[in-house]
Amino acid sequence: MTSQFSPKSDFLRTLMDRGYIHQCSDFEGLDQKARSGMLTAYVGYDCTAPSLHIGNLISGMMLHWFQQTGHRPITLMGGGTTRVGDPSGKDETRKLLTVEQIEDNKNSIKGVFGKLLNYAPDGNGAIMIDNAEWLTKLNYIDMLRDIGRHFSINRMLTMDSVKLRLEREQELSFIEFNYMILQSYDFVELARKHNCSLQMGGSDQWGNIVNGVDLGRRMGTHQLYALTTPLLTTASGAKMGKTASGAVWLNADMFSPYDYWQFWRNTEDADVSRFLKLFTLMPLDDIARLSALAGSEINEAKKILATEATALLHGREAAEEASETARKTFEEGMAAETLPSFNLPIGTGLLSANVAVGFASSNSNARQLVESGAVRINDVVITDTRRVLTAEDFRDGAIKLSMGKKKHVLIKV
RNA sequence: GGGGGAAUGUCCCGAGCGGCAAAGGGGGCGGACUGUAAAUCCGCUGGCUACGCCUUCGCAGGUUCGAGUCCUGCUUCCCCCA
Repeated sequence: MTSQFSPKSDFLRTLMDRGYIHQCSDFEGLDQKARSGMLTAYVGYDCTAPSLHIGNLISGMMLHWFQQTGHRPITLMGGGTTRVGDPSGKDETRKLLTVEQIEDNKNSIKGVFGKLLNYAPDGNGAIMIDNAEWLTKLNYIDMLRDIGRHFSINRMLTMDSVKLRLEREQELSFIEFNYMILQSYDFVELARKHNCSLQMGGSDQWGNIVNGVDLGRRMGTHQLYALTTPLLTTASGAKMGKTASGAVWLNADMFSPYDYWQFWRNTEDADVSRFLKLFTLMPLDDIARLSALAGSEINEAKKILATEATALLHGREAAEEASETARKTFEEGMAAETLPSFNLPIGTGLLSANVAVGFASSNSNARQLVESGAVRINDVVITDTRRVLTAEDFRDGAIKLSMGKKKHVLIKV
């Protein structure tokens, strides 16, 4: 869709080459503006969970490249908008979070941006802002008169986020209906206060972002631009980021660096090249070389993808450690010291041990898995559901407990 | 305000003559084959102190030896009329 356009600015060229671009409100205009000096752009982040997940990582990476190419990124925390709730892409009204929960989430989320962006106080240092700053101060009547009059209900009803709910005959409450108005206003506010002229986000945010561009024009700001990334899916078409145990979180305490490394290691062949461009900082030449690997050799590229992506988020050291742990575990078949470990007393039943380390959701579930030959103690398949962990099972002070081929933990006393 | 429909396994969709732990998908997990990939095939997918026991079909009662299934009331959602 953008094949005709070849950008001249470093910013857009980088983004396009690396596959970040889905839609833009005005390629030529934005390209020109990006060449004429330092731009300011923002991405908004909901505070609905205590951590962002990999779905949010693409836009974070866009901000990273934005800053690398000489511009100033703003990370906008949705402390205000989360109190309202974005209906985009959701089938049902989500429970409203309390203000305290939102604050907690916000503080818990903030940390990851330090890994992607430089918040130095001068030059093109990134800025973090919370839209609660201005949204909570809006007065209803004033808001209706100043902002609300620029919105046409007719048009709002045609927006995907609204239309889908109506077509499916699912409830869309008035509060959610207002979400896009608030997000639009954020853009205007940032344009005025911080000279921001670009909002980026996932393709599901296109409607909300374009509304902001529109509102800016009506309220007399400088020209605003919208830029979105493609939705993150695997080559097989599945939405990415969900595993059995939940989402792939970016916070280390919710999804360990080792698991994160494994997540990338298990990428489908067809996705390797794309993900290297999107989720690592490797030069495109190197990526091209790795992408040329075929057959089982592409596993080398996957390891690099895993290590680089993990290093970006959790640091080089944690990434190397995860890589080494995986190498020992999978290639040498030994129990690496650094596998996730749990403390359980000798005499613990095999079934409850599996539940305790998170391999199974219940004893019944554990029983079924054991019976199907999925569970191993020190690499020996155990099918006896009455098996108990004994002192003889310990090798160098730990038991290696495995579930399937990929999940391994150490049990210590 | 009147009339008609709907709610099923706490991931989702969805069957269900009064004997039902409840068909069938999707998803997920496990096994086989591989390369920690994809595709394909097979198994599992309510809980437990487990050849048995317990708790499930919007909620609360009732009929019955026995109710997801029949009756009554309630809640929520949808459609039509006003």
